[in-house]
Amino acid sequence: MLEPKNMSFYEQVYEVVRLIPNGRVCTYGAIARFLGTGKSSRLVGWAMNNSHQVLPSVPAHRVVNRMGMLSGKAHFPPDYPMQQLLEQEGIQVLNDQVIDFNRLFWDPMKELSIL
DNA sequence: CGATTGACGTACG
DNA sequence: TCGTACGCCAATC
Repeated sequence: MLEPKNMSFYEQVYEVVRLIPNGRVCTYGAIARFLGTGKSSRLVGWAMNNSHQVLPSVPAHRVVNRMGMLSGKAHFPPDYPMQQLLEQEGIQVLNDQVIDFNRLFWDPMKELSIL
């Protein structure tokens, strides 16, 4: 599990998503490109869909599309909507759109490539 | 087992 | 600048 060789694409997605700092957001494409396959951004969405049963909990609410829109908010539990989870972290959301998305954007390539 | 879809992104007209 | 087409991989029908 700790070996990337044994990790599936979406398992690696979970790891990256867990690394997203509190109050920050990331995109499907950025995660996909960080894992090497920039065109597999849809798989990131599929990974998030399955992340409901994955432990530890994956902060999927911090993952939005390239435009900063909460494209997957409909897939979140009604009790804790995606927007509410983001607002709890101090992220302002208006019309399913993250305010100052460019400033809050956490790029795994940029942040983790340095390591 | 083959066809379609999906929480996306890029390329092209 | 806006709208449409394609790719990517897994899951579902």
